[in-house]
Amino acid sequence: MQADSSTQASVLPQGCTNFKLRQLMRRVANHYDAEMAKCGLKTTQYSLLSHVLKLGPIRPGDLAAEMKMDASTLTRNLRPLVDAGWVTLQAGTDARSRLVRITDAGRDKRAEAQRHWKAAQLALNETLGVERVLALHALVDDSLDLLAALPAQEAGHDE
Amino acid sequence: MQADSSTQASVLPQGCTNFKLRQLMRRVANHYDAEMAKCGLKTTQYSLLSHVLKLGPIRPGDLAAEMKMDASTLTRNLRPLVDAGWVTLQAGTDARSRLVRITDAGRDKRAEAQRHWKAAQLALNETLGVERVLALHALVDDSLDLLAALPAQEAGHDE
DNA sequence: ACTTATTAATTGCATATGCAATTATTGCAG
DNA sequence: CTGCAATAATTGCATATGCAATTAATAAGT
Repeated sequence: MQADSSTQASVLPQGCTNFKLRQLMRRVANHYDAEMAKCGLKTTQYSLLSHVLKLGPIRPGDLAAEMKMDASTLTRNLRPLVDAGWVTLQAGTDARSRLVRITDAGRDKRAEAQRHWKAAQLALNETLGVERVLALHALVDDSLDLLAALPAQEAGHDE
Repeated sequence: MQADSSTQASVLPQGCTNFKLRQLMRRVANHYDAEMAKCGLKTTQYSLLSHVLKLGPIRPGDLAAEMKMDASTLTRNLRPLVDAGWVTLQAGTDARSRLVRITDAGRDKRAEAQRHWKAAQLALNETLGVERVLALHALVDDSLDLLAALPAQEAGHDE
């Protein structure tokens, strides 16, 4: 059923979606990071390591696309993991490409970190309630799908 | 191989809430930033400027608390705005305190930026659908409230 | 083959983020 | 008054983020 215009007008979103998401992201990141710090990893690094494990060996550009982040961000985020010996950057088929691959030490570290991640996730489920977390995941996933449909949001300046 | 993925596995959250939120935050920030760039502001700067307008004159620490960010982050994020002449940092009642205040130029800039913000917000409402945006806002607000209830997430888990 | 366009990764620049340590100041106890 | 704790803001350090420009190499076009 469609909401009529009068109903819709009284329920327009208040506040900035971007700001709200940023606030929640900060709080949630703090929550995870407090737990992950016990094994010396940022949660972002755990995510990256996990994706390399799951998708690797993979080219940096493809990994960035999978994780929906800029390629230059990925390049830099990989550095600490490479320095720690958890992943390697080897030559790809192509002389301009590379292949990101997890090392044995990386697998071990990831397994250790996964326990902390799980503790953080379960604590979050507890705090927010499983249903709220499920609803949030669904909304985030749906929103990402809808935003992906846009080619390049505002790109269109020809002069 | 799938021993028993039955029972309640289907209603447990899959994936990492932190990673999902981060992905969405990036995409949404890109969307707003593409529009805000037309007036030379990052969306984060618009949020900050808006909060200074609404809450100022205010002490940096109090502003950071209101915006739920670290005080040191606030200090640094203010710098570009101060340099641009949109806000001032004046002495507070206390010699160790300061007061953040918006300038006339800041008001003008904020008014200009608000138009771009609104365009971005409306475009997002359109892309995601107003109901989805409303649901997302409600979920974010509720989650923030629940997370605020925790004094210091992992600070005392030896109960 | 030579030129040009395209692709892949990276670097330069600016900002965002937070913890730990620091500086400066105020408040309090002795 | 003196010394110590508490408070407010900031700086040091490390990471996260993306756009624009750059470097390098391959592909495409003539």
